[in-house]
Amino acid sequence: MAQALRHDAMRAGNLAVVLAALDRRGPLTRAALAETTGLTKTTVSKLVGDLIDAGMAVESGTVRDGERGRPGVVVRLSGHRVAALGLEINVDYLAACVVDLSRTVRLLRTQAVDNRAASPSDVITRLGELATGMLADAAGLGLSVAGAIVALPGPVDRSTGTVHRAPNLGWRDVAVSELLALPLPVLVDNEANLAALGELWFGSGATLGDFLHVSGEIGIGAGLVIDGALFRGAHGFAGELGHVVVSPDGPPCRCGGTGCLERYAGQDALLHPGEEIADFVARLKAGEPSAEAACGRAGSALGIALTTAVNLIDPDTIVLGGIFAPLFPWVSGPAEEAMRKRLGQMRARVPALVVSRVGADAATLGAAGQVIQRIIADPGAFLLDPQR
Amino acid sequence: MAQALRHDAMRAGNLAVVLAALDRRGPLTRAALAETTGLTKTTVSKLVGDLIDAGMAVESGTVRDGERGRPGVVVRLSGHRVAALGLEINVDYLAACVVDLSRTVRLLRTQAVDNRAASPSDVITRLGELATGMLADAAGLGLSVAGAIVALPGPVDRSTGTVHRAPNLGWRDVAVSELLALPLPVLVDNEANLAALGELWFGSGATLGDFLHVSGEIGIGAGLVIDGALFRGAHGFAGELGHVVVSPDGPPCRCGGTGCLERYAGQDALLHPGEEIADFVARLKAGEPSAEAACGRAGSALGIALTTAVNLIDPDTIVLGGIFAPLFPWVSGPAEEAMRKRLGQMRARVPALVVSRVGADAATLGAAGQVIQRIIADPGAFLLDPQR
DNA sequence: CGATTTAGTCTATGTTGTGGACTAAATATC
DNA sequence: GATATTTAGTCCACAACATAGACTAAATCG
Repeated sequence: MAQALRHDAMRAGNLAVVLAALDRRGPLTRAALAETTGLTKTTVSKLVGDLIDAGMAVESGTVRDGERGRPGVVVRLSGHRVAALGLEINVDYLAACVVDLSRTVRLLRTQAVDNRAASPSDVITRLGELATGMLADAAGLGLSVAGAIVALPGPVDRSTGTVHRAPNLGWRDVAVSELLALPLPVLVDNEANLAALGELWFGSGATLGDFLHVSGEIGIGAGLVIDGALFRGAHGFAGELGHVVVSPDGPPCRCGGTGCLERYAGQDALLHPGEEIADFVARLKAGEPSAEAACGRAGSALGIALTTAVNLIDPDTIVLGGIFAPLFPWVSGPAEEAMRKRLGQMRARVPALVVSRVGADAATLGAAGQVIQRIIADPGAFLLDPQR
Repeated sequence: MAQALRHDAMRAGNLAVVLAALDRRGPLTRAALAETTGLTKTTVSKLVGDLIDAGMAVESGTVRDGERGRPGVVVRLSGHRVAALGLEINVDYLAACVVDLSRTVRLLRTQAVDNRAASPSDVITRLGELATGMLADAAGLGLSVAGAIVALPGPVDRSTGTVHRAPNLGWRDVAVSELLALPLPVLVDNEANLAALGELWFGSGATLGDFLHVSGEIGIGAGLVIDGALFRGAHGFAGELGHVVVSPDGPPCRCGGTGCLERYAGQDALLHPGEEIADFVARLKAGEPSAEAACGRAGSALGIALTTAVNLIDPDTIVLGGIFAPLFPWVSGPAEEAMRKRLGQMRARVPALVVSRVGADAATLGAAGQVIQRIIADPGAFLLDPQR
């Protein structure tokens, strides 16, 4: 049920409207803000004043609208004060980044570690050290970090900050937020979801609209962005593309089912045991038939799974990330063909397959971006508590 | 982007908050409304006064909260003035219903006609006559009908009121809203979507939360309700369960693909040509092996498709409607087994399969219910234009 | 019958956005 | 170069709305 609207909610809402306009429509004068938001110039001036006081917006330069008339003062999001911390725990690395309010990446650090060999608490301690270092550096830049989100490779309970299972790490029910114990609010989220958001804000998302982002690693996850927000399903477990049934009589999968996409297009199905993706790409570039055949099979299977995804959730575009980004030239053709064959007659337009532009840091960046998104959606909460 | 909040928006929003509380939390006193909404008693009294003046709420009876104290006057949604018209065009019938603001079905009329034999304009003219009769009867009951939605068996463009394709009717790009030309706002929507909403408001939806509603007919559609609202995807074509790939090497489907669910569990795959569902059920009840085998195959295929749907969109419950409602006893077992086998290891809880409680009128009722939903979500718009 | 409890209304008040007048700063025109 | 015109932004009186708390109303308990 919608919340009751009181005067403070009205003000907070309008603050968010102005900030969102600055975020999406780029730098604007007060007059242009009044025009796009529908508020009066008076109100916009007051709100912009508050945002500038809070360090969330700055004046910078002037422009004229028409041929003559007084030039307007350009107002833009300020990246000088407010920032967010993005963290990621994955199988073979830890990552952290600091992103400012204007979604500029200010700091980014990756640490190669084999996290399967360490206990959850050791891994989290190490991530805590990485995060603490980032916070110190951010403070040195004059940034005040409002919050953090940790990207985790498995289904999470966002309300408790716990990861249910992370099969590739061998984790079960680890209370990440709690164990991390940083001096700011820490949330958790699923890696595939955050990678989709990373693509939205740091990749080609701005020109994309609604899209499905496939983040293939050992498992294959997907994040669906509709109207600038993640679709999470009833329990937050939506987007398990890896276990979509490609062939009901196919080989058994570790999930208990048979013929899941993962068995055809997961990392383990493509690469030799222990092989790096770069080596596999090298084999492909050398034209090795067995590697090409594996990609063809993976692409077709992916096409079938994506056909099903399109029928069920109707994305506008499909972005291939994770290992599918370097493999795009070999995988996209068969996938697209399978989709066109199955969808061409029913739909005027088959969703385009495009390659991710963010790469390996998608989830880390998406995590920080999501914190920024929350601030922009409710700047009032931040204004009232400028402490953190 | 969120809308700018002005004083009138604040009032309209709070009106909606109060009305929604009356709709969901049942009849309440003004004091209880103030408690649940977070508004003050003064504000609630004013808003309730407006709603009563508009004929959207009524006082009825008194209750005491504790052991003593002045009894409160119970306020409830009024079904006496505001109502909505739901319409449906399907292959072999037309249907219309009038539902009042309290979501009580006041009128319901079905007309058996073979719409495949008639031209779109003839069908729509006939529906117009049915609707006009309903409007007259509604007026006789003192009801003022705020708007209508037409349920159509195919993908629609809701902004133009057009149905793109309705394969089973043989229609292409028919401007239904325009041709219908009723003296009230007419929108269109997809039958499967509206059937899901029908289940939400007129079936077991109240106890259900988030669910996927499967409406099997000749084609198989699905509507996903999350947080009380439909998930539509980027272009409004989400929920095409019928063309989810069950077996990539299966028999060809009219969509151009192969091994779609529709080929295993669609009406044409189960019933003899020309057979009625009732006759098929009779054969099942008589224990005819070929009928039972067909249901087994259909159930397994449905289970595979639903497994995929659960992996991608994560519903809490799955409601089987359309032809699957009468076939539930024969279909649900195999479907549930297939789902449990494939999902059991990954999820703590496999979504429950339940039978639809609404039946054939789900889409028609859902159409009217959706109009009511729009009124409750924005009563201000209705108050300003109490004419219609 | 008075004390207590709960419901609902009334009134003065505070917060917020509005509309139009006003000031500011530029170019165009004569 | 003076004046008109145009656009940006601020100021101020005002209107809309919700609020807080006093007040009235209507019930039960002792």
